[in-house]
Amino acid sequence: MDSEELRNAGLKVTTPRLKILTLLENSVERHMTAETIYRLLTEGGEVIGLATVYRALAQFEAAGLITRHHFDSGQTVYELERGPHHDHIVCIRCGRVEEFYDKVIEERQREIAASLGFVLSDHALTLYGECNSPECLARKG
Amino acid sequence: MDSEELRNAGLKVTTPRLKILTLLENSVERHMTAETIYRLLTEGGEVIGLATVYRALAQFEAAGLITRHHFDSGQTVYELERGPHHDHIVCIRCGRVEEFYDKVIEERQREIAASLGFVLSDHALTLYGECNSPECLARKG
DNA sequence: ATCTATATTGATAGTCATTCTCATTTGAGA
DNA sequence: TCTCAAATGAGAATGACTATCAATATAGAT
Repeated sequence: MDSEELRNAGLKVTTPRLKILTLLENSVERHMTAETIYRLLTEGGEVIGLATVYRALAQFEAAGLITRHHFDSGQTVYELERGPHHDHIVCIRCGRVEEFYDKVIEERQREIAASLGFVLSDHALTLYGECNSPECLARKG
Repeated sequence: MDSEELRNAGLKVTTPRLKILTLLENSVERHMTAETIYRLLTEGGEVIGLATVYRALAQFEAAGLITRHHFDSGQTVYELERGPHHDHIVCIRCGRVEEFYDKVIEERQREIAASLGFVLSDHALTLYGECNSPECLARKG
């Protein structure tokens, strides 16, 4: 149950938070902007404020329930934290996002940070390219 | 001469563009925001518009003279393109930016993209951590 | 189940970075 | 030097996000 997740995260269980969390869990699209979440909810007949969406997402992130990414093409996107860490590859033509995990890269990052005297706390790796999927090719011939 | 660079890039040689390019080449800090560039120039007695700075930076980037980065902590930073490709590690406490290049990571990225059916065109890798330099420690003890 | 203190919400105004508009100026070739 | 498209600067406009604040809802005590 979603209420459990919120409680475990130390957050009060409220209607808007449940709506957002449920949406994130049931959406096919795993990477959404705050605006998209707001739009999907209101279009679905729910009443919620945009400010509430931003606030909830910030709290979810602080609680480790979701992760935020800054892809080059614009807004911040949020993603439900499930499963192990991974990075992203984004299609610059159709916007499709795929995930990947690479042990070698993860390891090298730690080594590089250490060799430069840094204590690594996080990293952001995003690849950009063209996926050339059927939908992608259709989009811009 | 900077005029050469602009001409070679296919850009008309204008006073504001020269000011910006010269500043980028002579600054110790290699990573600057548009706002910083604008401030440094006007504080130096130059007359230039903020919109012009943004426009020039966009053109420089399109011409390959500079590179833009979106670090997690806020604004877009621009960096003069000189020397070979590299990625960044940013101190989350004092903001210091170091550069690094890792052949292994570069290679793995190409392989990963290919294995997912993407034609890789670019990537953004930024590590975040604490550098614990003397200035860094002084900042927040 | 009810009450209370406090956290949360929604509407809206505000902020900040960036882009657009447009009248004026400037650079490069004729 | 002249001409004219391209570039500039000032300020308005946009878009994403945050702060404010009165009204409301939640968690725990009663």
